[in-house]
Amino acid sequence: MVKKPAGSPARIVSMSDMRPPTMAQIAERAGVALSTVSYVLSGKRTVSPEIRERVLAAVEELDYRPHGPARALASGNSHTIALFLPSPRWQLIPVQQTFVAGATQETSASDYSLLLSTSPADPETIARVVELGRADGVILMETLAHDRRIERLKAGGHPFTLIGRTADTTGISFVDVDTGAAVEKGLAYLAELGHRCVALFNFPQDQLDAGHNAALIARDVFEEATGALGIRGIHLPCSHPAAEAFAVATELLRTEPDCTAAITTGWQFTGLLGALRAAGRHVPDDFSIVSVIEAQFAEMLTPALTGIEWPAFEAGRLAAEMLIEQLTGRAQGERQLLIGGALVVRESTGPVRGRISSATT
Amino acid sequence: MVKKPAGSPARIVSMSDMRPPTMAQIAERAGVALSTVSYVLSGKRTVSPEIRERVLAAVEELDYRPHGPARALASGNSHTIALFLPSPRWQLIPVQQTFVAGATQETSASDYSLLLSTSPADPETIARVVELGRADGVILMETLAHDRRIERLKAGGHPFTLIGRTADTTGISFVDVDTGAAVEKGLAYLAELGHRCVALFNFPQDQLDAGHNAALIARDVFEEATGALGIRGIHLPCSHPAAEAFAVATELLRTEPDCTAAITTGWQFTGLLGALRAAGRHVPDDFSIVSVIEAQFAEMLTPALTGIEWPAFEAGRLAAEMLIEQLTGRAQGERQLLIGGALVVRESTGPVRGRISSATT
DNA sequence: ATGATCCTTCGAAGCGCTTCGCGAAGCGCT
DNA sequence: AGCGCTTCGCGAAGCGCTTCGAAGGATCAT
Repeated sequence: MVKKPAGSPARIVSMSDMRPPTMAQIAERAGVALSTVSYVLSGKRTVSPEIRERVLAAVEELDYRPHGPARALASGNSHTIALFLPSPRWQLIPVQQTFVAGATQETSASDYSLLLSTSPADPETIARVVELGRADGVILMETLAHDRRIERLKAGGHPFTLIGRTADTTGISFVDVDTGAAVEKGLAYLAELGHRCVALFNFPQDQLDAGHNAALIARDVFEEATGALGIRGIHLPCSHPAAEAFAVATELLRTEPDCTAAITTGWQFTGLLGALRAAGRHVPDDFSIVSVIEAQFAEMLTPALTGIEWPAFEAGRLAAEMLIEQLTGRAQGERQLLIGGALVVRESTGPVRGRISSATT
Repeated sequence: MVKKPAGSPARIVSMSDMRPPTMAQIAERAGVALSTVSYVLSGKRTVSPEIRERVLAAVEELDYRPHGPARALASGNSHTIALFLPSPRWQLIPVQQTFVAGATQETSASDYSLLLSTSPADPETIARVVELGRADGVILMETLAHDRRIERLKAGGHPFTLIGRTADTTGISFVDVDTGAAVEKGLAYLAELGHRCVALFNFPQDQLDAGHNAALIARDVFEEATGALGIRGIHLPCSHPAAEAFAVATELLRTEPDCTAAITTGWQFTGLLGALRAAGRHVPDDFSIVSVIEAQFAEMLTPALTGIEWPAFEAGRLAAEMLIEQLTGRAQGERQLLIGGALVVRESTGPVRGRISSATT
């Protein structure tokens, strides 16, 4: 496919065969050996200033760029990092898309490439991406408390960073929001406003079952903190799409009329807002909502959501940065980052009134 | 970096050197020549059933997977497509992130890889990605009416698809929403509701200046259609972030009190909604809004936005699908898709009342 | 002077895969 | 039996780059 037999008819497509210069051409033009060019470019051996100049001049004139796959084959590193996205249904969660944006930005800025795949649950397949030379390291999302993918990557000696974190983070680099502290903070705030019964719209049940660590932490901290604050906590695993959240929320409002506030770990607030409206309950007068959400979206809504900041773009950017630092050897040891988590009060929370005032009226 | 000198001390990292099997190992195990294995795997020459079975068995037993870069180097195709995202500020536009999600899904499903980069404006750099073997084809976004990147790709004979489209689409494959028809449809609907003065929050001025085709089409169709319908049209280039849209909208409400409706080409509605609220104007009673937007977000807002459907996930998916079809030779000639564009009436539009009723009262 | 030492540069051997062309069989036909 | 024909596996030559070992000079100390 590469070589065009001499004398074959010229292709219709015009300059398709204008192939970019190779190192051999640079070498020839500069009048040096192929390997010398390589050493000038990589800096792995010293080259005399004079020759160095000649080579660089040739590189400049021919506008030479190294051939990616060839370099990867010979050297064993692809100058590429892989990012595995959650399975197809992820299209529903904007925050995960924003990670990608951040990671892309940082990757391009560092002169690396970003390879994107939907995530095979299979640890072997993920490790193979590195072992087969497609990437030098990987970024994983939807981290489980005990994640087999991570064990496999460690066993293979492959660099990686996480968005999220495992239960035991020894020697692991990750960037995450401190979900536990965030839930605690949100609850304390709601309790202070006078709420005595709060629901947690947590990640869906299948993620809890799978061991999704953020979900587990949210649940455990929620149960502990409600206990400590002496308020009633209702734990509701619930997926993000509005339809399911609407159903779950409607049921909640029906069976728990005294519940006056909710914390959502993700986009369940869309369904919740719908259910509240349908039930004639006003936010924040009759019901308060705290969400883990990006500021951008929180501010867009009416009412603007009180939220626990989750800077997804920055998270993606940092994950890529940390991984690249590992790859280039610039960073030794692990680097663990907890970002965001600040509680920003907007319009969706307020003092309890709901049941009380309507009962009083 | 690849070879470990014999006798060097074992590395601490446990099984880092357990390298995956190569084709040579398959050949040896199956007792055939290297090239035979290659032909079995690629199917480019017929191999007798018996040998074929032996090879496949060896592949199975050793769990062989081809080495990406090696294959790319030898064959000239990387089995990868590249997607160029708009410059860094793109983090603000969810719709573009959703493209990526769609493209990723389709790419993975078709056993291709997706390479993501922030977009260098430079056509040469983009073409180089293909010429240097990093990708077999590219997907471009933010298409200009006269796009030098496309001319360069065509000249090089490189496959590509667009999200968006150029002025002259001869021989070009793309997926886009029919912005013109959409704006026309939205205007006609607003006119029917009785609005006599409508603003268009178009893409920002710099994109118009750059020749961003969607922006040009929106502007031209808007001016033509307002003329045809006999209504007043106010064309407002405006970027997406809430702050700018808020300022532009506030100015509009102040200077054009008779303007009772607006169409937005993107997320300018966030600032617009804020400005309306600040001015004490109610949607839809005092002001109607039609937005080009994904259903998911339109439904999230209060009031839910009447919108022109822009199925971004599907657009990204289709762009990838079309490109891969080109690459595998399954599709000949161009394929041009206009998707979405349906007007979905939700809660942000209604008959004119605003000025009239307040004047009457 | 002269061997030891250093500094530069070169040649060649791969990395794992694709693909071309050849030759050895196997086939039907005259 | 002899002919051309097809069928099918093999060997070898790359793809463009990295990297090792060694050759050739220049430099130094003796």
